Amino acid sequence: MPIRFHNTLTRRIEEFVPATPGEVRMYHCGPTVYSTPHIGNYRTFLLGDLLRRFLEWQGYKVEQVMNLTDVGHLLEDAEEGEDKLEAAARKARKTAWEIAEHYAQEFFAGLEFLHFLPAHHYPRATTHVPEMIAMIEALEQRGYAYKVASGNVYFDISRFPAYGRLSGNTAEELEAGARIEINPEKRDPRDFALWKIDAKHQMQWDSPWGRGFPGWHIECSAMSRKYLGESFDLHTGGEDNVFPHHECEIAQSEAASGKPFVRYWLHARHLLVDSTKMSKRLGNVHTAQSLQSLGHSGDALRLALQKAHYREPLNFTLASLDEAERKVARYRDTGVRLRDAAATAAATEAAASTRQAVDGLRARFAEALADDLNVSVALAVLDEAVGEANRRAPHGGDAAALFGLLRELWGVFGLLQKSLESTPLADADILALIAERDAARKARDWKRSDELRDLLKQRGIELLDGKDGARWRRSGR
RNA sequence: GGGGGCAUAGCCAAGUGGUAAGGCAACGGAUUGCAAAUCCGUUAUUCCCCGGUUCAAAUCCGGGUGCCCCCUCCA
Repeated sequence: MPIRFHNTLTRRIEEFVPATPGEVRMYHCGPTVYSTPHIGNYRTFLLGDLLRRFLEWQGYKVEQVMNLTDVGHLLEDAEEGEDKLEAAARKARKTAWEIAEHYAQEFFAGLEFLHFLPAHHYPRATTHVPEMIAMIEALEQRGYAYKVASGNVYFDISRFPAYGRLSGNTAEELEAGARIEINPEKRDPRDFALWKIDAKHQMQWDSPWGRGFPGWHIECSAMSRKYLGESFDLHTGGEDNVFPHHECEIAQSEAASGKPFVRYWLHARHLLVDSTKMSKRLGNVHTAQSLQSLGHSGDALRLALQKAHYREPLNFTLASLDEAERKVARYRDTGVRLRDAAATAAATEAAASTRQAVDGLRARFAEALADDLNVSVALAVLDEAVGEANRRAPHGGDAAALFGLLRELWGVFGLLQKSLESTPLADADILALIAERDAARKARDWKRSDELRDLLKQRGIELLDGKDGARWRRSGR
């Protein structure tokens, strides 16, 4: 089955063909660790996770890298000001290094909460300065870099005519915009910094151009080359990264290696919250931690952040998260029901009609995602599969087949990866209360039965009455 | 000011020329001691507005309105 992705480089949906058959190497622009990542960041990162899960499900061996930007970069093109990392450090009365470490840990906690598959590498800029220096030296040797009196080193755009290919920002268009402040030490306003000298900057390294720090763009070029090679298959990031960040990465990497850099560029649309962009002023900035402390589950947040196509606007609201919460609960209930129905009945082979239904659903789900990750259609197929499972109320082999399918499809979305592994064990006293209520119901003592149901509810246990006594689940999240 | 994208029911959202998927919510029904869960059914003559092309348009073209992204740190 051909897989197709929208490639920002060509602005077209193209068939995805990795350089090495069966293997995919991909790089994701990760967080700048100067504040707690918000759910918009995670939406973008989830694009990478979905790609990973989908491609692996399709049988590819995937090598995945996500960087952490832990060098501040506000000074990119300005001569004054303070970068965000250092500003955060000053506020917190900590060093930039401490700030970076703190927020890196928060970032990883968010990944865990959202059940990300760990990337194979999470390289940090501060531990790859030698690689960056080596790349800048290569650029210098090839005549793509120049040093000015201040000690700063810039990339020479005039030597790289393809600059602008990714973003469509041609020289003429950038000039028409006329919002680029002229930095007199640059030969061309579009030239960008490779190495900066600034005595005030906390993070400093020795280099052939003096003690200073690397430009923002060079880190991704240097680190992707180290872990994935000079050319690789997929590179993702937020839509804001298209220009200038990725444009500059292409220029540096291709100028340094003389080879094509990335085959397919995928960019995620920014998340909206309450129909507008997130801002501290509006108080609509949500983080994984803030939603977790409201009692929400990682599964529901994942679903809420993945339910729209990655290139379409997605509006996040707390109501949409509640909806996702109910949906996940439905999935979980169906999953537990199937699992138990498969386990309790004698092992049998699934009926032909079940196998046919399972294969058909799986194929349609795969086709949807192969079509540039059409998650809306894929989730519709998933809901159909859940409905099918509930309708058939299967046992034995049929239940096992449907359970296997659902686990597979949920797995591609990263849903219910942990909560189905083990039935949450109830404390003995809770089991006793449930047994007591079952006895009360049998005796038609509805008053006592309802009392016990309320009592259990207070303790977070929801009962699902059935013919053979009550099933139960942890309520809510 | 320049460039790019989006606009489909109360809400979310598929669908890029052939006569509107799916989900949530709501309502009706089955089931239930009552609920919950589950199942069945109902809910857009219409796709932001105006004009055009076509036998045929949510889908193509022109104009307008609104929102988002980039051009400046940003997922």
